[in-house]
Amino acid sequence: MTAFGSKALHRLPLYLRVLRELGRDGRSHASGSVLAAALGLDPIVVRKDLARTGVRGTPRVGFPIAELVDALERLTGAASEQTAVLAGVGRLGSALLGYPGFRRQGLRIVAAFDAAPERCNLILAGTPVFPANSITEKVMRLGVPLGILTVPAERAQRVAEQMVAGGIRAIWNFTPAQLEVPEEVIVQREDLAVSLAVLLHRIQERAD
Amino acid sequence: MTAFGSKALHRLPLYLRVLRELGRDGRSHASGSVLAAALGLDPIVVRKDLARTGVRGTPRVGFPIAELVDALERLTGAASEQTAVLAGVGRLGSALLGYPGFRRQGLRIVAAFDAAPERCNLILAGTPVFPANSITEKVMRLGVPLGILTVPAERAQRVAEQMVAGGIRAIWNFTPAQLEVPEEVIVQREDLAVSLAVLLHRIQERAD
DNA sequence: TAGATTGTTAATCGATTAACAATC
DNA sequence: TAGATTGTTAATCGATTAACAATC
Repeated sequence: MTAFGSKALHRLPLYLRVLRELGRDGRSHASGSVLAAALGLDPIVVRKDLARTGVRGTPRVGFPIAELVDALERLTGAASEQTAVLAGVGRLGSALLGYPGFRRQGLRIVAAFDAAPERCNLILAGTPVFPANSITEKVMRLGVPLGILTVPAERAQRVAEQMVAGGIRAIWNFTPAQLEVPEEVIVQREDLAVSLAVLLHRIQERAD
Repeated sequence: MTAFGSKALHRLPLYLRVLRELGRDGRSHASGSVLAAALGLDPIVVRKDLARTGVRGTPRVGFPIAELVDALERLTGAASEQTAVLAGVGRLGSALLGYPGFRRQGLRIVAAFDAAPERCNLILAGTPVFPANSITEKVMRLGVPLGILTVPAERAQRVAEQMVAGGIRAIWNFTPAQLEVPEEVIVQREDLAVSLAVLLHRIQERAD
């Protein structure tokens, strides 16, 4: 039950997805090599990751799927329901509101916000949209730990501050803005320009 | 001019953004520590990364911004125009079509595709939408190297195969599907469920 | 028993961090 | 000259890979 490194942590949700599938097929156990093959990973890596979940496998049989799924759901946060708010109901924001994967991951977006009056008081994908100036109050009253930021870059810092003022504990930042928040607030960037740069670099490299 | 590791590669676009800003402010040189402070990074890391671009700095002065920008644009692929097609014009797909950051990164989405007839023959954010069955032919004729995949998960594999048949060299996969493609095709996942899992894990960890 | 798979220990590799010399 | 910043070399750390023993 050691801490997982960043790379290992990224693999856990992948194991979870494959294991759930295998479980639905009625299988009770899965070996590390089966998982590795399904995900195109090195079997040794998989075994090491699985070992660190604390679940014990049995030789010749593999790991108990149900136990692994439990452990992985705990480790990836999918076990406990979590709530979030989303600020900025533009194209990306509404795409995220309608994304079914969040629910499966145990996330419920309980409120959205937008600066444009014509977007407020709507209900998008089941989530009510409120005016931007009510962020702090709503975050505080609902005790929401996570804020999703899909506003224009130039508004990002101000909206982040409103969330922080409401007591938010983590911000998922989809804007290119560099946020300045108190140290105890977790910020995770999801910067498509960065991902694209990495991808273009890989294409270039391959071309040589 | 050594190869960059995965983590270093993710930092390059961040340097590029800050350096462009400093350049717009009229400054000609920037020190590693200024960059580090702006991005909340360790100065040693920044200096090491910058050194590997091949650009030489001068003590007491810093690095020449223009040269660094050039080098970083080359390394991140922002220097050369690149084209792409996008399959699946749902919420996420149209959000990506309208994302201005891609242009800045040198990417032009020249065609989009969708299975729904009512979405075809539209022009979204300047990009024409064609029927899904024309993917292979269009990719081949336009010689497009990059395919962006924003279709439903259950269609992902088939659409990927259509792109591969057209000679695509890289696929940016926004679906949770595990794609099986020839080895020479680069696949980059952009899986929000994975990112969310990582974030929830970090929140849990911090709570202890 | 034989064979496959787990679990563990050691070796390798790469990245990060630290220390210090070089230089404008 | 003095001081700040780059550049380089060494030390540390962590993750990956390999080898092998344990076990069902």
